[in-house]
Amino acid sequence: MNIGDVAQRAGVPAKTIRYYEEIGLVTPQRAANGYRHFRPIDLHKLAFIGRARALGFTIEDCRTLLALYSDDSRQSAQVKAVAQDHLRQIDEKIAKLVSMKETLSALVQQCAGDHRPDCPILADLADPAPRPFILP
Amino acid sequence: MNIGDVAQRAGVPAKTIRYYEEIGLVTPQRAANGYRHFRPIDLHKLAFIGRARALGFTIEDCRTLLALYSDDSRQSAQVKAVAQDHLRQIDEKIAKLVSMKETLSALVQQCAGDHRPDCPILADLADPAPRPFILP
DNA sequence: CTTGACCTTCCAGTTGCTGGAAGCCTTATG
DNA sequence: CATAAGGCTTCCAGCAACTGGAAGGTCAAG
Repeated sequence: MNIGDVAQRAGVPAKTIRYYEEIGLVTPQRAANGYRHFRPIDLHKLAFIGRARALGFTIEDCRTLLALYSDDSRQSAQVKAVAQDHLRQIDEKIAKLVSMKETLSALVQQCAGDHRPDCPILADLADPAPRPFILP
Repeated sequence: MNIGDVAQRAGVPAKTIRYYEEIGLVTPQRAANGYRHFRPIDLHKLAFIGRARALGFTIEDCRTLLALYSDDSRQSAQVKAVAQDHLRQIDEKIAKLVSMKETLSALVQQCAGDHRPDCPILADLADPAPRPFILP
């Protein structure tokens, strides 16, 4: 298979696949004409990476996961550790975003959004109101 | 004030302030010795930027917000529009992360996390189970 | 006078692609 | 058989928003 086919089937852009080869994530063979030649196993690997990326794993995580996948002597605890670590980072990101959202939507609600210049959003950025005290 | 002071008071790293100058976000004066000289207004601006960044606004958003802030003929609707747009993007990010989190935590729960190699996380990445049908 | 804390500039690297240019290769059509 | 369209190749540049580090000037204290 050529790169276009694989891209379509794995759901990963051709450009991205070339990049993955560049960083050594995949190593397709080459045809006589210089085209990359992908075997089914390469397609499988790319689909694996695509799904891992869709779950937010970093490229380095993907490398680790692929290594574990092809390691017969792996322990599922190793995989779980990677996933749990990632899960923790997702939670952190969500918490941060939710906190932003709360602050921002409170400000947006207070803003008249009309033709007048007075704006609590700008006022808060310029000189923030003390945040309500939140117990830990 | 020198950059160290401003950095401390505005809560923005000195390195970042230099970067902000480079991209024209702030324009401190210069002392005879070549040191950047920050006036109170510069500090205020940096604190403004710092808070906007903490709310997740992009640098370009910051530029826009600063322009609106110093525009007497602004309409609060303009500010509100920027904020609402940003809020929408935050919501999108949260939704994406929550979706990842759901999938991933389901997998993590199914993983024994012991010394054996069998792992539903890897199994799913290699060959995903059909996702449960979710009504819109 | 020296030491140490600041400050300066410049360069490079981060993450994960993405776009574009210039130029082969292949296949279908006139 | 010529050509045009589409696919493939490489290489270079750029995005966002910093961050780290090297090499060197400046300043205040002891």
